[in-house]
Amino acid sequence: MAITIYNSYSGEREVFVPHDSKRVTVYVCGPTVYNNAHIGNARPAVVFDVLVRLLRHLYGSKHVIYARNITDVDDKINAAATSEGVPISTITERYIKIYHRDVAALGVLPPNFEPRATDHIEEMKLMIERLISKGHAYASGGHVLFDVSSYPEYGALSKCNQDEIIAGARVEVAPYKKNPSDFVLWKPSVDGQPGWASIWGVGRPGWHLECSAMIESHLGETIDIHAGGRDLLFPHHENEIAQSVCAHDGKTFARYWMHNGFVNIDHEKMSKSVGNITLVSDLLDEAPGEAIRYALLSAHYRQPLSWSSASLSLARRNLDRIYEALRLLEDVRLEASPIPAPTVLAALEDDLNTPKAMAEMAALVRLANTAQDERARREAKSSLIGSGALLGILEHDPTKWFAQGVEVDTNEIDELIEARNSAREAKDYKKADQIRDDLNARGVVIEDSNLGTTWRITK
RNA sequence: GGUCCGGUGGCAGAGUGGUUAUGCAGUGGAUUGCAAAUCCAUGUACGGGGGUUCGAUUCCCUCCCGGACCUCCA
Repeated sequence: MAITIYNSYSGEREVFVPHDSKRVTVYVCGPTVYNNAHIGNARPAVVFDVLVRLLRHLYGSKHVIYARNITDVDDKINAAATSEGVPISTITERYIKIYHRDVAALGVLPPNFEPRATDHIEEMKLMIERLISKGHAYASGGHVLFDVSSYPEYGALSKCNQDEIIAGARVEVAPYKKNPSDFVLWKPSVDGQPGWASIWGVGRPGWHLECSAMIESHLGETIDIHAGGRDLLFPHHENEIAQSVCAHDGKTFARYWMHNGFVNIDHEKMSKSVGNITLVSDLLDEAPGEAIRYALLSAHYRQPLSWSSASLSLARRNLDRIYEALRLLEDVRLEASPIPAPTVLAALEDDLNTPKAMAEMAALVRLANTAQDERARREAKSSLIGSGALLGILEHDPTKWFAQGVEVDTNEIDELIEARNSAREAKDYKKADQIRDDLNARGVVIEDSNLGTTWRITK
């Protein structure tokens, strides 16, 4: 079975065939590090983490090369640095750390490469020179601009022809441009703005250039999958295509384009003006990272995701149910490494249909909870854990999962449960129920089963 | 104005030209000392109007509603 991907470039679902199955290349546009990571930053990280997990499963982890960049030079970063009176590296280092911490808490595996713009200034300058020499770029007033008229295919990704783009332009055209659609490859740095020496003067790269340059140097001239947020489709990705294709004499830049939808907060766009920016770090105080991840995966990646406290608690509940099934299988020992269920695998292969995968997980849970013999129970456990690994969930021990989050003395709970069970044996139900009610009041729920009494935290 | 994407049962959210999505919540039952958990059962859902079709939530047209992007800002 092969993966099907909705390719934003063609606007159609396509069967994914890597250029070289021994070297599958994926690039995802990562964060611009000028503030805290919010839930909208987390979505592509999580979604494409699932993609990479799936690719590694199918092609072998050695054969998948995944790069996710960090934009560490940018005017927003400059503004933050200026207002704090510190060098930009102070800002970027701070927020890179936070991003790494937050995204790791969501079970996102580190990419093979995490290139930073400031480490690739030379590569970018070389690319500019190549574009100029091939007649695709020109220097003007300290700027270097990409000449859009030299690339007739411009607009193919965003499905906009140049006339339409110009007609809709709402920003004044800079005087140094030949054509309104031309975009900056290099811009001058003045008044202490961070800059690098170049033959065009001290300056810094245009935003789009870094991805083209870093993809070229880490992954090659043509990559298999290029992904990122939907907002990046135009102009960022459109411009990347123009730069890379022209620098490489018409060679295809990315063979498949994937774009994830936005996260809305309570059905409203997340924005500073509304004041509903939801930070990952705040959510981590409310719920385990895995629950946040589950919530992010509960809608299809191309659809808008409505985030709310209800969606998060629902995610947690659903995850609890799966962990409950795992806990009931705690006595089952797996002899081989876990294998994903074909149903879950098929769902993910179908354009990363994570909600369908979740539904299949629910079916596995029922299977696990009704399994009679040892073999069925072993298979159920293997499927659950193997499938969970593709989704990046179920990475905790069930008992620990249910104990996390609330300050409780586990020894005390065990003692109370023992006392309750003694009372039950003595048929002193009044006392037994009293103990249970007390624990309930503290957020500890008691569950009796054939395997004994277990407990979990509720919130 | 241009381009694109959506509108599914109380909520979340898949999918399909004719057969149960799934989960949560609700209801009934089993189990349990009682619970919890689990299991079983259960709901005239597919924005409005046309059309194509033996048959459309699923294809086409149209209308209404919502959202995204439309450049130097990343």
